[in-house]
Amino acid sequence: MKLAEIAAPDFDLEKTLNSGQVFHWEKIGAGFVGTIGDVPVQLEQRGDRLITNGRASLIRNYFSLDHSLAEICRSFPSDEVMKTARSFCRGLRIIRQPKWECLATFICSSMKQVAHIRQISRALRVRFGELRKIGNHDLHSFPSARRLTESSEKKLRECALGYRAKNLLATARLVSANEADLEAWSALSDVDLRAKLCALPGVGAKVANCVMLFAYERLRAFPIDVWIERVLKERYFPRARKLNASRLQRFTQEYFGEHGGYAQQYLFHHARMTKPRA
DNA sequence: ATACAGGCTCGCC
DNA sequence: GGCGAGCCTGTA
Repeated sequence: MKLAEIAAPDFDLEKTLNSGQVFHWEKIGAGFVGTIGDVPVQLEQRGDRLITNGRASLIRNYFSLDHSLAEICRSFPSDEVMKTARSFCRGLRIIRQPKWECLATFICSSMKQVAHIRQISRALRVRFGELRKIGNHDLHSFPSARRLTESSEKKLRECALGYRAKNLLATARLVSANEADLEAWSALSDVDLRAKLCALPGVGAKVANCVMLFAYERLRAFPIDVWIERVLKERYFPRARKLNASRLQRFTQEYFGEHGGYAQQYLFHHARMTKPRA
């Protein structure tokens, strides 16, 4: 296999892959293997270079190596919480995931810990995806929406999806029938895109914001999960009485600004890494 | 063991 | 139009 080097300054591969935005990369030796779309890829970071079998353009695009982290970080509010998270997360990038794969994975993520989301993602890939070898290592692409429509709720439940199986199947049908045209939705405004996503079975505000951020490059989108909610309440509203979801959401949009999604990811990753659950 | 997870939906008020 | 309960299942 032919390997090449790609310059990747201001990038931390491991942080990026372990920050809860993507769930299928496996650590092998000093590097990682996984698929980008249908392409099997191996990656190893050495300083500010990536050693990979993948095409440079594919890798650069997937990992958003064109994002200017310096500029993004400059746009963050300069409070203490944010500063700490920012220095902790140096090199962490929001990646550009395939839309269907991202949407399907986050439909499966509700009420699940990261370890379990990884397990579900893997079960779906192994059972319904296509085999892609890298060396002697088996990888599996994420199954297309059409492929899942040929499945059944029962088979999906065998992948440990529980009640999420019905939602995933229903959304797969809409996408497969082109009633939900994920690619065409790229042209929509944030507000319209969010509305379209939220109309899909199994998609609410949190999942919609994740998909907007991780697959549509809407860097303003600010998903609020239990971790982030805890951080916001403890650090920004220590004495608030009633603080409902919509008020909190409104605050994040105004306060964190045009790269709020990055700010969210940094706050989230920092919180998870420094305060593992007892 | 048993509470609880990176939520969504529906029924209730 | 806000609030609470139920939903599946593995993990800590």
